[in-house]
Amino acid sequence: MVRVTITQVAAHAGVSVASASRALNGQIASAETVAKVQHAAATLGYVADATAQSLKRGRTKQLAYAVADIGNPVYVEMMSAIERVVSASGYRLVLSSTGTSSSSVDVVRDLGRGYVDGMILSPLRVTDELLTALAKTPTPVVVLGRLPDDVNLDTVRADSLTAMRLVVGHLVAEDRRDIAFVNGPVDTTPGAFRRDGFAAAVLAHPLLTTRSVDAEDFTISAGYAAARQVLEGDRRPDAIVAANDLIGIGAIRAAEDLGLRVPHEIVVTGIDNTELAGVVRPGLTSVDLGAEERGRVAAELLLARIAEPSRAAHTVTVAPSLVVRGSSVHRPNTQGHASPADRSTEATGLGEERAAG
Amino acid sequence: MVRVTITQVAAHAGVSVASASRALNGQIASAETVAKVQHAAATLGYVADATAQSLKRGRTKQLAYAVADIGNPVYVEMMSAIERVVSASGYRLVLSSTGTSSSSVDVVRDLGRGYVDGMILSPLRVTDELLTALAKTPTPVVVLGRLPDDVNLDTVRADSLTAMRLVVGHLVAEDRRDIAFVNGPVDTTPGAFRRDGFAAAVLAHPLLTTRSVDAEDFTISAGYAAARQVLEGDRRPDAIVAANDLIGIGAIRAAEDLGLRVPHEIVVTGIDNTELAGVVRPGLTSVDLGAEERGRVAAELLLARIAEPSRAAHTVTVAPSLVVRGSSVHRPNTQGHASPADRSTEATGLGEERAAG
DNA sequence: AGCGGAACTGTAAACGTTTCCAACGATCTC
DNA sequence: GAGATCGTTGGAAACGTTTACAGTTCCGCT
Repeated sequence: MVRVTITQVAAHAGVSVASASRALNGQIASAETVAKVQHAAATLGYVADATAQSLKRGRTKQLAYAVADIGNPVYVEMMSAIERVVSASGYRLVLSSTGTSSSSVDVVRDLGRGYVDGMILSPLRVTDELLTALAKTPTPVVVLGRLPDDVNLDTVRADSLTAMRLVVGHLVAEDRRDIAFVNGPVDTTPGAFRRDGFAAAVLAHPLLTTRSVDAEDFTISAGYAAARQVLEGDRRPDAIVAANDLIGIGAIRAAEDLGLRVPHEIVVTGIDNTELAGVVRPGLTSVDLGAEERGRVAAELLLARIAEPSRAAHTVTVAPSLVVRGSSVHRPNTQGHASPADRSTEATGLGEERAAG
Repeated sequence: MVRVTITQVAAHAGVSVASASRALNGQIASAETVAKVQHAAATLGYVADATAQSLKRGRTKQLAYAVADIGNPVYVEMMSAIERVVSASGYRLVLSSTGTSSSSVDVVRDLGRGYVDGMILSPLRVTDELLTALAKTPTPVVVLGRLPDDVNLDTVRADSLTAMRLVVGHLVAEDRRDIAFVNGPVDTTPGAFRRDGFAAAVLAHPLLTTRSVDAEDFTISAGYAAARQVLEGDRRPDAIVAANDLIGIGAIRAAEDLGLRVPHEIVVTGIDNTELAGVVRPGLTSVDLGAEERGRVAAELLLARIAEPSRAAHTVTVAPSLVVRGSSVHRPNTQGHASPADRSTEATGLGEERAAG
């Protein structure tokens, strides 16, 4: 079972390799040739070598998805959406973890090696170095996340400001007046924009008291530590807004461990609306930033750019939506809208309500 | 910023392409040549084309991970472990979802195209067709999961029997006598082996009453439906053993919705010890099948086989361990061992105790 | 009958790299 | 000083494919 080449197929069919190639690729060829070649290919078990095709054709039919932290379910969700689009278009997806050894700059540099036709990059930090590397590479790149305004690249981003407005508005409607924002590291892109979004959202509500604390990173344990610190302080807030679901879950745990009932004594919200938010008890109210849609759109943008490299750069912003669950609703039957229980999902029996962004 | 080839580097350095190639690859070359070539490469910004190298060298430095359902966190965990090993060895990882369009047979056939040097396959169903395809392919494949005994392939598997013994033993120690097993589809590999494992484990405890029901698939919603059916039956069990964590979580939800307190009226256990198990309340007692280790070992086996294709096939079985959480422990302070709370993890404040397999 | 063109085919040149092989000068050995 | 040896080099052939180009055949048309 060694490699069978097109030369052998051609010989077996009694035609030239050129004709064999044309016959196999649906190029112009007589019906007789096609038949002979296809028969030869079938009997010999011929499959075209992908590497040789890539070299000759100048494209690999591979796309890369580069992400720092595949441990976060939200990136898995994106990856899943990307994979669907990509493989439906006949591309393969290669996974480039930027977390392990190489930084995302290295990953972009690696693009020069030409093993992929394009890349979807989800950088945790956007440095100048990364931007110059991105400007230099001839390979199409779509960035997931916010970029400086003067950068001319295809981008898909979430709307942190609206997300925060949804959360803060919801908490105010729930009669919360003292909100603690537990952010992730503020030197990351999501950290920075969620901070700004929160600050802006709060401005609309002059009576609010707020404060911020940054967790070490976007994980449950870091969220637990940061939230605990907030909750043990002298003036306890009546709401915690977490910068993502993992931190939010950490916050719920912290509250529990301090004997505080959620949502009675303190309400908690998350961001990302990961599967975890629906699985935790009480369910974590969360803003869905449209991870699935962002992944899908990013993949579509990339494919479109590959098809037409000179097209103008697009920036797509995906609208967030608020998913209300038990962690933020103290008085379930006194709200303006229907009780969450009315729309319980059949699967989990979990009450949740979605508000458009 | 067009592609700069080794020919240009050679010209710029005033040497032949052969010498340039040797200088760049650390082959035998004079110090002077190396200096000239490296300088030329640096000034021109040369990066070797991966495709051409692959074609010439006969290996792509890419490995594939093929999995049906990337939605299940346990496969993500494996993928993460695989990615670490693979990228540390200078390989790229390409993700082949067998769920979307192609079956795992197609994926194996695709190997013939030679775009990867090897593959880690995690098939949900092992058919004869798949086995013959595996036997035919010259590309190294490591299978995650159980195979028939006469198949001579590198394999990494979990120990379902021991896993089930751990669970059943634990439940018996908790004075449970009527156990319902909520399995996934029994025509899948995990489904079949967990069924057999459960049956065998139960034999050791003659006084047990047991029954089985198969969920539609290994998801929360399917688990919810199947568990609900069991719990609404005329004779209610005092324990539910779920075939994985997702089904287990579904079972907890079902119990909740029926007003049954977990673990007081019914205890529930899962399998896989995914992150979800630790995040849910009450924490889901689960058997850790060593997903991380299985992924890592599979990657190592694959690399070893690539390095030495003629080596004997290895089968590695990873030992499971029981992680006890709140969902199965009704009387936390009357157990033989320490109270779970004694070993609470700092992050979640969640009590859990691990027993070796 | 001659001619233009359509339809098809084969030869050979690419794609960018690695590597075999022969050739070279310099050094060493007897 | 002749030959062997060593270290280094460049030409050219690969790897397996696609494709430009030129050639062939055949057909219909005038």
